[in-house]
Amino acid sequence: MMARTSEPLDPKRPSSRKQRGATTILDVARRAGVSPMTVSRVVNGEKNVRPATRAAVLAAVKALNYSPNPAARSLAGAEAARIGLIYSNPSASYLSEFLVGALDEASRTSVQIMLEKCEATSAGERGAVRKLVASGAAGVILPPPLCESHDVLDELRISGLPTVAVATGRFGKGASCVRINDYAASREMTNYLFTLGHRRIGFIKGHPNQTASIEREKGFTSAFADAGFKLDPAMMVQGYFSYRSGLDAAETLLTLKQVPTAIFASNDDMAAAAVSVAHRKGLDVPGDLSVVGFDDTSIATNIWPELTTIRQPITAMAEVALDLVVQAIRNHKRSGGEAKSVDHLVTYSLIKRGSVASPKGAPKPAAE
Amino acid sequence: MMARTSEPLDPKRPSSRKQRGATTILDVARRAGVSPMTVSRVVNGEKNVRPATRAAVLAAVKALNYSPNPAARSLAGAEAARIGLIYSNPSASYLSEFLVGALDEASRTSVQIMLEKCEATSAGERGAVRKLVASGAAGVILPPPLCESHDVLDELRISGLPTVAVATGRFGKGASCVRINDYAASREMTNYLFTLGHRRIGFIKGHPNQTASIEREKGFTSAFADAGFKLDPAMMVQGYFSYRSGLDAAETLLTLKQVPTAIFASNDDMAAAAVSVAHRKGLDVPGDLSVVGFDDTSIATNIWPELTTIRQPITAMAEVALDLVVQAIRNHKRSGGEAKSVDHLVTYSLIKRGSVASPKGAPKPAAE
DNA sequence: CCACTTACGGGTAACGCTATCAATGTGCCG
DNA sequence: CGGCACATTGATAGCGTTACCCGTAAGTGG
Repeated sequence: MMARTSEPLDPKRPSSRKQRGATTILDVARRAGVSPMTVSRVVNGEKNVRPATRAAVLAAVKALNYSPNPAARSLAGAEAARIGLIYSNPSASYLSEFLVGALDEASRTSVQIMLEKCEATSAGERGAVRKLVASGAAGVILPPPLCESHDVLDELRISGLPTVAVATGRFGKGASCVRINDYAASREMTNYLFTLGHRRIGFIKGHPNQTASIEREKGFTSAFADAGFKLDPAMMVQGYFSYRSGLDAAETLLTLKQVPTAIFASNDDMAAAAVSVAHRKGLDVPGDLSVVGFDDTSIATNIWPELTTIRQPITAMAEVALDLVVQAIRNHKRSGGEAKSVDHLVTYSLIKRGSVASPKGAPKPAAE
Repeated sequence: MMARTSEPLDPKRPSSRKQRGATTILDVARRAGVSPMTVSRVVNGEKNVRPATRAAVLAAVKALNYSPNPAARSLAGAEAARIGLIYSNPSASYLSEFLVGALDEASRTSVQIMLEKCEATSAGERGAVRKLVASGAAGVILPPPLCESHDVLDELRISGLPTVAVATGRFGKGASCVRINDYAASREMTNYLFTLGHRRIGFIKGHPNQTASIEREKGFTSAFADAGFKLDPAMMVQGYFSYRSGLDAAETLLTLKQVPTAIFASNDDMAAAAVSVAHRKGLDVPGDLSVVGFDDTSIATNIWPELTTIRQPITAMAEVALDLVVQAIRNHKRSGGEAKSVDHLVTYSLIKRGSVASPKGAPKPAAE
């Protein structure tokens, strides 16, 4: 082989890379006559720095108009800020709004979101969590219905990742959550139907193992109890949040000897199914039957008549959730200790649309 | 002074800093049997990499679920690409799938996505683009229906940003696009109805100023022409892609003296409306009337019977779109010259579900 | 005045990636 | 068949910051 000088040029010449004009921590350090480390300490508000030194550094910072490079900072280990988002049911409208919120907040706080879809099996759910952990997630947010999954929550607890569940009723369990007050919303809807004169109201329950279902049912029954109206047990039928289950439930309700004047479904899909069944039976909505839903998903406005329903501010909830995880991650890192989970309630709203009217032959609704 | 070993321990042991589980470019490189540099090249879509090598790297990336650390990337000098995503119509299911695709690809290539919702007015659309430009977007992707908007496209041309439109039929205009072949898909669907024995097929057109509408209509009529069947002009009615417009259109079709045996709606919402009208008129679907849609949005499976329809791989299309913008941005930067726009076709599929059957009294469908 | 803790500040090595350039391999021309 | 252009890949050196580990100076008790 011939002579080779694999000497990497003159090591003194630092002029290899491009020059970005930004002032660095090194510039500040030189000007203040200290080491970069000390500057870092001052900038980050750590304590063990003599006031005089601190002042000198601060002066230099100001003079040079220095501001730390966030990329370098996060690279150096300050905060990783990659958070995972697991979803299972591509429940279209919900997921979309949720993503919009999460993304928006993510770009604002410059955290990276990692999406992970998972099958609704135990193995699938646990696998998704592990995959996220392996990818370096520092926290996780869970939209429904995963936020109710034992497998997911359990696996997350094992991994010790800060977790925020959205729209679950189940609070505690080591995860924070962001939700509306399903119970109160359901009561309010029921009372609204009361004020219109409805007394025979059919209720289609949600999936029995989701907490929100239970809350919504409780709100409904307690409204009856508090108003002193009698609630016929035959008016409560089981549903599972799917359109299909809504068809069956509505069929049951509308073939009773004494049919209801209104149907309150635990979500919009089932409410839409109820409208469809009513139409097939020749009933006018809302003339012969009022129908209300819950969630204000897109189907609520994609059918006719449009559904009166409860709106959850999904986008805002996702933003809050993301915010909470980021905070949790920060605490987790500094203190290392157990993060205490929080329960964040956001406000819902009752959206009045065309699927509701006073029952036929009823007295004019009482003024509110 | 006493003995001091300021030797930094065993230099082989890299175990000093914290362990973030994240997989790094080094892991990928090792697994693929190449250098980190090559991985970087592949991930960033540079050209001078042999296809075999590229494939190996891609496989490793997938296997390890690798996603680049944006902090490190931007620190190393490549400024993080920020790309804008403007949407107007929160058409739930579509947007959701679209976002999933875009986000997924975004985390893979570690570009930042900036969401921007806009009103459907000229000012709103132009404002959204300007806002994105002001925020430092380096490129834009447009889901429908914005990809058809003159205002948006015009404003983008002015700003000179690389743009990729998804699911538009309008190609050229300085923007690249990703789409399916609406014309061919529509023909295929029509021919499918032919094979089942349908000859009297009602067609509900889409919004007249969207290119996809026109393509779909052309596919329908040309299938008739090629098969040599006569197409009754009364069978073609105007719709506007909304559920509401579908109700009116279906009403028109089903009150003709000679009703169709099948209805082909230009999208699922209108097809769902047709099913609803049929039910209200006491017609069985698919016994008395077959109904097919287009797009395979969530409503297709949220009604009963579920709709036979054309599925667009929305998620994949979003991924491709993002990829194209990123490449365009890179070219834009390197060459500075005009990026030539590309027309990327992806494959659709005909999804057969329960809303279709042979017409009553028709001969058994010909074997395919 | 000595042993011993504590406050302060510095040196060094990553963090994960890409720019740059050197070192191969490949093909074509004279 | 030398050699030169070009395609492909690897090695090295940072990007700006903080974590970790040690010195040194200053305070403390006996």
